[in-house]
Amino acid sequence: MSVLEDRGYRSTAPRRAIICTLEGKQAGFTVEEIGNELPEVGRATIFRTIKLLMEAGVVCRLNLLDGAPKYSLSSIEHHHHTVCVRCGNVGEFRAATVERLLRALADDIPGDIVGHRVELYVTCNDCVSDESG
Amino acid sequence: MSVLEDRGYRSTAPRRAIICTLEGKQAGFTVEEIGNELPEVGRATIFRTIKLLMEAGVVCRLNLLDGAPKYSLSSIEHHHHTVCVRCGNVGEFRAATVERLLRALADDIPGDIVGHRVELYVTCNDCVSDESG
DNA sequence: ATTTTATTGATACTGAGTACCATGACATCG
DNA sequence: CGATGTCATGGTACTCAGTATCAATAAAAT
Repeated sequence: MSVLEDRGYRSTAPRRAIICTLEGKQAGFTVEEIGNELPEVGRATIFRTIKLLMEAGVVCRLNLLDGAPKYSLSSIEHHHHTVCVRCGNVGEFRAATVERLLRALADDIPGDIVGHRVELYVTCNDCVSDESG
Repeated sequence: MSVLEDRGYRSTAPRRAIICTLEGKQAGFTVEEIGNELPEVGRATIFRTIKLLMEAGVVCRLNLLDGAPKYSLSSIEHHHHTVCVRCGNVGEFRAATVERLLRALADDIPGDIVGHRVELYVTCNDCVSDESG
């Protein structure tokens, strides 16, 4: 909640409401969802605030295979996502192995690696059970 | 060019034109680009054909950090992308290490991994020279 | 050649996100 | 505490990617 002050942004009612709503959310929420829960806040403001939070590194967008953009809180500092291809549920994971791998890869890639994104498409445990049950 | 027959789609003039144009393209083209080169083909048809080719595994979409969706020919069977954060140029690479890593990761991830996507954000050699030159 | 069926393209639409701009809220300085 | 400059709001109109619709048309099958 201190993101605003930390970055010199004004602490306004709409922004506080959005951040508060976000804090109670699972990874993989949509902007529409936030809008529904905060009808008193304008659509533009929600987008603006999400963008602001992305720049602050608090929220990240994930691009799914088939459109429908979702967002996730970056509670874990640097992380990657799993997306269930059946139910669309989004999870987070962190693996030092990934980072090590990328360092190893650097030699084979022309240019300087400045960032990366790893997304895993999975069938989550719930959906696996549904299938076999 | 045999994608169409292979999958039971009709071989039509617009589709052939699109595929032909695609074949002369670097990774990272946009739909708009194709449209400009083929003004006689309707916008909807270009999107439809690109979609069809994605389903056939011939084309893949890449989601850049900041919007502007691009596409790339899957000349290499399974591969990943590098995107230059300066000039936007897109490259492809393939690394067995990535695949091995993911197999190793499978134990730590709940559910079944059915696919993955790895994107590297780089400063490409051209842009590195510009910077230091 | 004729009929069936897939495809086209024009247009209208959706959904995510942004630009614009007058109104209103925040912080600051007195 | 009140005036003031600046930043934020939200409504609306817009852009941009992609899709739905549908009458007209081209490909394939007969």
